Amino acid sequence: MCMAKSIQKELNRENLLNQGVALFIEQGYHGTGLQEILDAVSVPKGSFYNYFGSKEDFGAEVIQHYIDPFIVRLSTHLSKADTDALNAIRRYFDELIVELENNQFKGGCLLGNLMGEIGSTNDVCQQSLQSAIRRYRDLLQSGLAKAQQQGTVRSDKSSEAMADLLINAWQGALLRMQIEKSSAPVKQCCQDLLEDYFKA
Amino acid sequence: MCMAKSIQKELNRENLLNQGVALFIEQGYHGTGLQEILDAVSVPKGSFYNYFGSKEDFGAEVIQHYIDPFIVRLSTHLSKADTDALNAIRRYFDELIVELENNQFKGGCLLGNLMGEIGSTNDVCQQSLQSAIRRYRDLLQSGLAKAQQQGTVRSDKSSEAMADLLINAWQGALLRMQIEKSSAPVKQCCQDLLEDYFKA
DNA sequence: ATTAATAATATGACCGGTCGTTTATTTATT
DNA sequence: AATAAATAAACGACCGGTCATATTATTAAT
Repeated sequence: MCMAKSIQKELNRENLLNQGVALFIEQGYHGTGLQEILDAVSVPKGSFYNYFGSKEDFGAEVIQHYIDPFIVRLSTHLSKADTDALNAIRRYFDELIVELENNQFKGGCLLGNLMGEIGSTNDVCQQSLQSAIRRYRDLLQSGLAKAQQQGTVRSDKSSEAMADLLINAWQGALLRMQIEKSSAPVKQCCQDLLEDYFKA
Repeated sequence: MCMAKSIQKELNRENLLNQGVALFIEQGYHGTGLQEILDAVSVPKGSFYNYFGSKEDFGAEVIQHYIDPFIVRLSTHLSKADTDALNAIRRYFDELIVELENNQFKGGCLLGNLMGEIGSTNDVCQQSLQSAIRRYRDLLQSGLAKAQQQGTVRSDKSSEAMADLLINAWQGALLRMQIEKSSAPVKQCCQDLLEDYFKA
């Protein structure tokens, strides 16, 4: 039984994190109660603290759990041999836009939403947000640097500055998308930067 | 006495809105209780609903109350006769950056924070955010159009698209500012767009 | 001008519900 | 039998919102 139990425990943890991602994105950190998360994955309330130290700690883990797949996906696109780096970045964002449309523009990006809601007040989550953003930004920057070497992206601007601008404009566009219930802002964002400003 | 009373009432309303702006910026919508706002301006709990229909309605008014001064300020800069429109926009954002630094990067922009937190879930506030953003965007767009006529900003891109990009990148940079506790992101944002991408 | 009756407003106590967290007890493992 | 893990119940605090009462303003009658 001990084997099956510890597998179940890991499964519960994973379910809690997944549900935390989904609910925090749509309803925010303070707008989502632990009860709601626990109910959704059928874990008793008293058990929560067997998995996580506090809601704060849980939030910090949810943030990392959220960004991981994005890093994997962008990384995968960049390491594909059949296209250049700029095209990989283009395709990555195009994929995201399709998913946002399928989601009917609800929620946007967990990092952006939480940076605004608790970025200034919750130290634990702030640290987690900082590291998540940095990991993501560094990867995007390396992709842009590769594109510079390939000659598809201008080289008179640093890849760091362009990565930051792309991330920031993308985040802002996601916010606009939520209140305008349209993918126009995110599409325009990619168009302006990837098809014009960054072009060599 | 009737005169003094109604003046006091307007004053209370104004104080509540001001305090709402301050607390919603720093702690978010769900992170701020009505009690906290009421205590700060010494208005009894029961009186809140003499001023506003609900927390939702209050939030929607806070949003408009927040953006108004920004519109006035940008408008003032743009109508100054001593400089061109691009310079007016530059100076406007430079002023904002100074204030953000004085605030030690806490809070950022109420519109950005609330779009992420409740933009998808609270219809009343979503409407208010939509109109606030539009008012602000239209003004910025008219400023950029003026700069195009003056020949300081490129004309092969529409002023609408540039206004959106500037607002979105600025919002994203404000989010980054909050977690990195630095004005570097917002400075870089203005530098990249106003001093390079938008240049004629 | 003063008073009495009426309407409007202001407010503190309180509502049911939910928050994140703790703890005493039960259940399972060694 | 001893130890560890899981959990239901309960904790105090706070949430947004309501309501009976108290206070104040307005009107009408004297």
